[in-house]
Amino acid sequence: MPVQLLKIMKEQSETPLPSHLQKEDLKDLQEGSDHTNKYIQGIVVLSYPLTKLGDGTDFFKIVLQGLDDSCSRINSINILIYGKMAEDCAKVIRHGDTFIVAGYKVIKSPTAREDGRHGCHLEVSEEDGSAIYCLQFCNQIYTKPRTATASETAFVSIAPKYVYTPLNQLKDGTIVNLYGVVKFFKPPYVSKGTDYCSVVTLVDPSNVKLTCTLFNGNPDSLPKIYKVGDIVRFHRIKIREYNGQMQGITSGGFASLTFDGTVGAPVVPRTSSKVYTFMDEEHKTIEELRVWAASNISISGPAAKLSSVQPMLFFDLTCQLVGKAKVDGSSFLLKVWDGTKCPYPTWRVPVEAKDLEGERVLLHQLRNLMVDILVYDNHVQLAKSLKIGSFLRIYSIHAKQASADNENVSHIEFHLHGGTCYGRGIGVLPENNSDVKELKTFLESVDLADSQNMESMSSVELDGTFSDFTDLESHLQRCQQLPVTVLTDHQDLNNTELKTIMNSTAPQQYRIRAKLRTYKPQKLHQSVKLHCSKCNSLQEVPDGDVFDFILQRSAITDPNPELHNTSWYDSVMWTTQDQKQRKIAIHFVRHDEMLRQPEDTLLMIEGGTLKEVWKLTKRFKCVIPVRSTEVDLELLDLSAPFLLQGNVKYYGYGCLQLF
DNA sequence: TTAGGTTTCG
Repeated sequence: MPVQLLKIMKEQSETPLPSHLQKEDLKDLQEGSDHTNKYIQGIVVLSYPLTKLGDGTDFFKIVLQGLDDSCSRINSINILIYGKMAEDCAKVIRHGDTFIVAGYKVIKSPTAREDGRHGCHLEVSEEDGSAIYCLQFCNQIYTKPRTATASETAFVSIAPKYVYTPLNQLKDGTIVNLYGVVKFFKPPYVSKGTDYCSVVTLVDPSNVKLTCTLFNGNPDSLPKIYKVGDIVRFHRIKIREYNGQMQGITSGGFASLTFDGTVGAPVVPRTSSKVYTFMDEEHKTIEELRVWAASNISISGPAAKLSSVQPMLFFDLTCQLVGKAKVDGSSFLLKVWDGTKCPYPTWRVPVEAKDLEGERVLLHQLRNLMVDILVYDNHVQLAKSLKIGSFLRIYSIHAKQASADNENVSHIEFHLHGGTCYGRGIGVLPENNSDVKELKTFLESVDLADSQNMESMSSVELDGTFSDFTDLESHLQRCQQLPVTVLTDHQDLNNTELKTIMNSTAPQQYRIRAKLRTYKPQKLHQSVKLHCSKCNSLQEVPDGDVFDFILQRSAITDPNPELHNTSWYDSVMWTTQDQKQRKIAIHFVRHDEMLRQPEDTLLMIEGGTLKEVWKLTKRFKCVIPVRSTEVDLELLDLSAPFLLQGNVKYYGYGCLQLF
């Protein structure tokens, strides 16, 4: 039932319209101007019978007379209503009603000359997100309320009555309305097609996750999500199955509202929709989702202040843009500050002074608080368009530890790498955003004289504290010792006992909490296997003991002196002084018939132990373990490395069946 | 159409 009778008010003539709408006068109405958040009000003076267009669409036309100046010639206008709305309006609207419409298209009227009405007409439909409000005396309403008297007025909304589908009841091929809490998002970015794209993953109390891929030519029309935990309302999102899971995708008429997910924060929708319905019921839904999210979603993202940046990690930064500069075709520089000081020396990206945009005085004043962020590839286009002074949230900045060739001091570099993994991107925050308000207050409180005094402190850091790697290195070690009990993902899943999982059918998703008893591979090198491409068999990479055993087994055969000193290698052989009287031969391979320096020399060894082979790899470029046959030197068992170069071992595994 | 979450390697 799309028509809602919202309120019946005694002797009320004011219409309870959404507060963001502003009245537009007929005399100011023209094609091409911005009608977002505007409404037209008038009295219905004429209506035509409901008809069907050639394609079967319902069509209803009314004539509205403006209230502002009844003498004006252009004080009446044609309203063309299409589709379901036409049908609904035809049922409800009567002459003399006060009619309000928002979310309309303004089109040049082809009949203006004949009918003498406004030079434009309005087109209204559900697909365009239009809404109609109608104020009428109760005795005119086709469904007469039981308690109504002639002196009462009713406010009728001819907006669709929206039904919202829980995420666990979505079906392939449907177009639905839904609410969700943002669990993950990629801020709008330039896609490889013609549109901006934003990817949003939602969860709701049904504990089902939905990833939505949203496209629009105008990034402003995509949901204004600023952080995980925000709540969204999507209208007319298309559901499809992709890789065995439901997926949301924009369809014609897609519209969204976004709300701060904080319990107790004002319920103010963020949207660029021309008009939207948002009543008490929706208000309640937001409050309920906030409470659910507070105990079911982890919203502690990787947000950070520059003062708490951790080397080698990724973080989200809320900051103000102070300067920007082109660097090269694939990267662009942003100079930002958040009022705090990064405790490590940070890099400065060299740019030509003429390429640097920003207020020179401010750039100079903030030089000790500002950091350089280099953004790459797909982020360059958006970065170029940013306005100096705007407030940004830059998602997933990489705090990279590095040191330049000519310095022994380690510093931190900030990169926004290419791609959109992990929501990497740049979002512009509006001035009324609560985090921006807080940041502004903080920035105003920063004493720039103090920060300029930090110049001396900065050089102390460069010359002293961080002059060797010790402090930074030990800090890095601490960073790497993150406790394994921190689980930032899959908070929407409850823990399930292992025995329940063992008794369930696959595939399903679970989250477990369990004690680790054993794990494989026990050693890191076991995660790599030797593979025989002929028979596809796999074998462990031999560890030192196995290699030693292979060497010992090959040493049973003594080196064959007939194979020594050929045209391409010089040989030496000796016998060990121990009881085993082991014979060792080393063949130094010539290069251009010359022997080279040890560090450039390739040698082959027969009869050596593991320890001896290791020693030789330290001194010589390459070592090849071999053994003698009657006619030639040959490689050992191919599961052993055939070539050792420093710490690198080369394997040429072929399975034993080949021998 | 585009992307379809799961960090670059500059």
